[in-house]
Amino acid sequence: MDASRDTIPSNVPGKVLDWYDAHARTLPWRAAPGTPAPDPYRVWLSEVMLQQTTVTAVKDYFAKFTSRWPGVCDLAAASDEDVMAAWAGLGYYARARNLLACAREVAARGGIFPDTEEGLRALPGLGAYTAAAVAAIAFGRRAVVVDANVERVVTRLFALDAPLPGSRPAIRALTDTITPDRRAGDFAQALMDMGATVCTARAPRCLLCPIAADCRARAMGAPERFPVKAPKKAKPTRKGHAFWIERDDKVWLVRRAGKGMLGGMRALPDDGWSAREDGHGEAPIPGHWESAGRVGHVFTHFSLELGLSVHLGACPDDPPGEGEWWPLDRLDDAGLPTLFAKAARLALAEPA
DNA sequence: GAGCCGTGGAT
DNA sequence: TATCCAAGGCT
Repeated sequence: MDASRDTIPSNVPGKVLDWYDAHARTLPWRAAPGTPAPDPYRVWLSEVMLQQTTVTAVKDYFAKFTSRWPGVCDLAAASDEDVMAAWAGLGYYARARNLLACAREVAARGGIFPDTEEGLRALPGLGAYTAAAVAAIAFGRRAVVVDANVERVVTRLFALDAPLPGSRPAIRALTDTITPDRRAGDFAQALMDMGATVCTARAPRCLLCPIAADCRARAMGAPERFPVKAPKKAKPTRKGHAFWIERDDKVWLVRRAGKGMLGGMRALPDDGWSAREDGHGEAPIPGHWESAGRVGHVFTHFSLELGLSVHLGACPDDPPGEGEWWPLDRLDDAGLPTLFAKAARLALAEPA
């Protein structure tokens, strides 16, 4: 048997791992190639934060969380309010709710994460991707890790032209064929680094790619054509109002319902706008209202034009419903999601 | 399967 | 400026 036959012409996993050993990015939650795996808590926390979120955006939040809650039991003991406020601005707030639920489940197990993909997959907030990533990166398991970077690298490598999202099972099967038995965690991180820095969505840097010679999309001369995606729907525009009620250097804040848009987050009272309908425009209390202008914000599946109305001074009774008077000099600690942080800046006449 | 769920950076 | 896009999960 000619042993070299297996390494010629491809040996894709070997080339990818060699590239990783030389070019891996240094990241706060990552062990250097060849060094012991980092704390599963840190791997899990980073993976949840990184869901649909860029490395740049995550770094400060990761530092803040690990400094304030060094271990999973510390996080599990935190209040919902503190965790949601700490997550404010990072987006996809269901992740924060699931993060805390997961931490409490793990704490109830003695602070030990399950060390198998299947066990991890059963925890809140861990889907197919995150369970595979944590199993591979933190526990050295062989797992097939597929995120958007891997989808791009693999569809190009094999010139798979079936459109996403229907092609996901095929992409997973192809990724399985190139995933090594050893160092599956490094391999996954290597493909993600390659996707982020070399095999980019637009203008890929094929000259820097360790598997360019194996890439069928490059051979076709059109790597940027992959992955093929189904056309997306147009975003509707919604209109609504938010209300700034100020008294004695405090502002009236409410907490949004636990599920749905910005669920569980502090907010300004609004007029009932939602992802599906415009607001009715009526203020929560009678009185003199003045317009502070409007802010725009683009969410995943709609755009919002939010008019902001301000009510100052006399307000003998609390507005109806649950809420709290929040000191203006501590507004930064309220944990307002970005839309309402913009509105607050407008109300306080601070330039955005 | 398809809709819902944030945000900011890159082009 | 408009569009695309990102280390997805849940229902």
